[in-house]
Amino acid sequence: MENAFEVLKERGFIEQLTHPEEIEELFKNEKITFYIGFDPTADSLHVGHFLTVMAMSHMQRCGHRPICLMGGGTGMVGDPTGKTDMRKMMTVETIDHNVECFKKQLSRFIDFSDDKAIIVNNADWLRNLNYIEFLREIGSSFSVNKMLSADCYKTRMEKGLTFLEFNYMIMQSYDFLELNRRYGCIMQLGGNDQWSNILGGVNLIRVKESKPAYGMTFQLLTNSEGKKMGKTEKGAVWLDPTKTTPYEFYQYWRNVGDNDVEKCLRLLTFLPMDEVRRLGALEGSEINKAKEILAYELTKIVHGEEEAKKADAAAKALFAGGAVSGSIPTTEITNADLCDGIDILSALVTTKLAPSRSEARRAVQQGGVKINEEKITDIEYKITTDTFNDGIVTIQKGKKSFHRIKLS
RNA sequence: GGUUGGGUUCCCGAGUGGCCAAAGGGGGCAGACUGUAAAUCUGUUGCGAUAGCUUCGAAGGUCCGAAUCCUUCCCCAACCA
Repeated sequence: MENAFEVLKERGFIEQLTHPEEIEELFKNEKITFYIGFDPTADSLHVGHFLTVMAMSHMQRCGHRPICLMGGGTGMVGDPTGKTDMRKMMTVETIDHNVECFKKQLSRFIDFSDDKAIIVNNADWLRNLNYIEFLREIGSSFSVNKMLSADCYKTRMEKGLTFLEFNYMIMQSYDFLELNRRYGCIMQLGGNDQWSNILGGVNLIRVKESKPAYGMTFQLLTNSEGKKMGKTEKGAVWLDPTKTTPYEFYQYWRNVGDNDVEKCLRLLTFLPMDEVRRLGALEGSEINKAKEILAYELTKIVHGEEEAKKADAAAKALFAGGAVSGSIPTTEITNADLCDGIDILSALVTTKLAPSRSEARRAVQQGGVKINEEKITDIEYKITTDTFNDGIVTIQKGKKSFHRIKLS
């Protein structure tokens, strides 16, 4: 079995280690229990989470035992790291709902059978903490002076930080201690933005238990310009197919910048490194092949082989100008809806290609809309029965957004 | 609790009675060029078919007319306590 440390290192996951030599030694000799925390801030995981899930999966494949920690308790507080504003407080119901969604998604990527991985919720120990006891046992081990100098609070020192959020670091540190006591968890992994929070936990265990504990952080998924990836104008790229369709998901990766292809292949797929390097070295328009593979592989991991094939086929058909097939978004309408025809602006809005009639009009007037491959610049244009070919009309806005209307 | 400075459209930020749906930048969208890339250039960017309607923390008020003036309230930051 491969050495997880080597795998993660070669694929470029690792950013910081609390104890480099000790950790390297540890991975050579032992199978460990480690954890990654997920705060349930939404009802689906997104690409940022996925990166850490991949790391977790690599670790598991190498024989280590992951703990997925659901932040049902920490979510009540909210991590201020990297946030410029305090985030909205979530209700308990929302948090618990989100935790359930996370659990379902995680089981796609992590093998929970036979205790090979466990999933726990820190609500179990955080929500009923006794304030005074907690302060005396845990609070006494933290220095406010030190905490204030932590990087994660820096932006908030200018913009304001509530006491609620200030406690987040302590909550997370306490989680690690709790997991150490309950499950013998000795390492915490996380995105690099979690560094200070992780350090807090490592130190706490070392102080309270006089036992070794380690932390490791991963590179954040940023593009070559240093901006976070996995974000679109509509928000995050979600793993939930109803929030980001497999086709959209595929397209996101098909369109990554040239300079980011190799990084994405390394971090987000299981392709062997030889292959990754070969694909990453492609130049000019050749690199499109690498992007196709990236999009396909990643969609396959997240949505399954069938969806990946559909998305792939749809993309090729649309962009090669061939027959329309596959899984591009489709809206069904009935003959009755059609009766006098649908004007083009309504069509753009109902298919969500445009958010409002005003924007739809602009798009048409600027020559950005095609119906059945034909450019339409008349905002009065109507889709009628004659527009349909075999019961289907394809609307295109811009170069990359397609939608079909199907007559049923 | 006190003092000071603030809350403007997706974000940053100008605007201190009419010329303001609100400068400028970022971002977004569309077009050209391309490789479904990047960079660049052009157009566009509250809703609405026009009329018009809604927007400048909230609610009231003054005025022919308010993002701009007044009152109350809410929120934020810095300093003081």
